[in-house]
Amino acid sequence: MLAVQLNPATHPIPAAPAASGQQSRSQSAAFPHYLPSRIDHAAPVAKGATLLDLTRLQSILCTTRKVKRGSALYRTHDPFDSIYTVRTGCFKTVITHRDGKEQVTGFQFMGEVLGLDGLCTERHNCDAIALEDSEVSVIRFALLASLCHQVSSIQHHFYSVLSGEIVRESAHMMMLGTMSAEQRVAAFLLDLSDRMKARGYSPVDFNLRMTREEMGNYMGIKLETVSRMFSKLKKQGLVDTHGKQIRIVNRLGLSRV
Amino acid sequence: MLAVQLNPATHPIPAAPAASGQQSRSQSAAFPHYLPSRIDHAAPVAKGATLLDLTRLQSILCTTRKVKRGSALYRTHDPFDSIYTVRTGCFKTVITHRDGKEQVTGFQFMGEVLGLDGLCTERHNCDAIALEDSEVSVIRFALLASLCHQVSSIQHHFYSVLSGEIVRESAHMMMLGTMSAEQRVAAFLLDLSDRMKARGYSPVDFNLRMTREEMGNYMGIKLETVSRMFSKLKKQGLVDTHGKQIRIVNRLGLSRV
DNA sequence: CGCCGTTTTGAGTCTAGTCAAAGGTGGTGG
DNA sequence: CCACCACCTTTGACTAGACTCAAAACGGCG
Repeated sequence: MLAVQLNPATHPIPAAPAASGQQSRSQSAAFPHYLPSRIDHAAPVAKGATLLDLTRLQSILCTTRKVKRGSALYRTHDPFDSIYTVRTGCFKTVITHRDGKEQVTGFQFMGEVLGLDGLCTERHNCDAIALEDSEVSVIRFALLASLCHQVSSIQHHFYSVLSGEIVRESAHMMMLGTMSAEQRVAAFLLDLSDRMKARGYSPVDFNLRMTREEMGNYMGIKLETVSRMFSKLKKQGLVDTHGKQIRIVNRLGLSRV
Repeated sequence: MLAVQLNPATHPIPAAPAASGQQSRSQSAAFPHYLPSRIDHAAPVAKGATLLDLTRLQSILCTTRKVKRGSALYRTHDPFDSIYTVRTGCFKTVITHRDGKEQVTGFQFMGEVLGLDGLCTERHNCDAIALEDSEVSVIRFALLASLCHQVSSIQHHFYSVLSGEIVRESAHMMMLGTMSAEQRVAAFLLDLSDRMKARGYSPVDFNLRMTREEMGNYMGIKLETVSRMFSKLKKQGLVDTHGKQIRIVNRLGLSRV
């Protein structure tokens, strides 16, 4: 399989989770295999990439950056010059209204992309905050753009990543616009489960990295309501929760809430 | 100013609204001037485009398509091969959940882009429905992609359009996630007003092309609530409404709701 | 062990939803 | 050109679901 292997000495690859094997579907050579895109149904765009192309890719992924829990990878209005993929840890993206109200627009886990919001104004349009001590690959946009120009498979993959972000946000709007609190929480857990599975973790047992308040903000409900809905789903035997530890007991039932 | 002039005989340009003059800010040569992008703060990316480049652009914009009120420009799962810009009329985009619930994710007016959701899966991810008899420019994606490859200013503009869509959806999530019904309606009207202004129409007087139900669905509230909030804003002297006819009486007051 | 931030649960309130009915509007066909 | 019909909009009365405020329980960390 075509996959970029960075030098493990200078770029230690995060320990692969035990249960692996099903994570090759969503990958292309446009991004390293341990940084899968969240677009699981992405078209196979990497067919044309050659080893030479991939060598170039390494050169733009050469820097990493650590971000401490609670601090920002970037903030609204920061000049845009790079996008990022999460290597370890996880992030939330938050936009802030004039009046101070905040909206969590997404959570990003290992392999997911951050910073695409900055492309259109040359400045970032949200804050990206680490939910735990994290590390990202820094991809300078100018370099990525020139690589895209040279390698059409990477170009297409990048279009795909941008479009995928649009589609994902649409799904989030569906949640915010049409679902009851119980449905939102169920849909949220199922989405997390899918994403855990996509990166080789158990889709049944996982633990949350965000607080009830952050989840609630993301889902457009209050933290107390999140807690109540967890209790309700527990009572119905659909999930099992222990604080931030989640076990999905009845996946089908959850999807029917 | 650099602007593509299609042959008016074969490509009649929609009658320009009376009040014009302030709409050049958001334009670049990447799209014709009468098809302004919705990214008002777009960086000036067209500097490098030459007349020769622009001739190529004409060639990909050569087809138009008419869509009757109520019918679809494309539907979910249709194969993706083109994006569209609205020449006349307007559209809504709708995503449909398994259980049949629908969410209006946006309204598109003259000059705005449709179809970017299809890039990531090679199939469209929403329905685009004409709210009135409309006409679009059809831009075959393969051609646009090759043009982007040849002209870096167009490439950058296209990135910008994609990213702008992401940012716009974030703002919509903010509305859905954090605002009261009254605030949603006020924000909706202000957004429409800005967009009317950006295409040279009066930002104060305009008429809506969508029903209360479509507005409500977009804003995540019920049609009766939309109506009540219109009445409330009217009573406060902030707007004046007559069915679909809207007049913004106190813009500042509206923005403070 | 004790503290602080987080989570859970309860009671009461309020916003927006639901159901229902009347009033408008615009489009079509006679 | 007018009348009718279908659809859209407004308003009211009542209800339900989520929010607010409050307090207690839990959990992790120094």
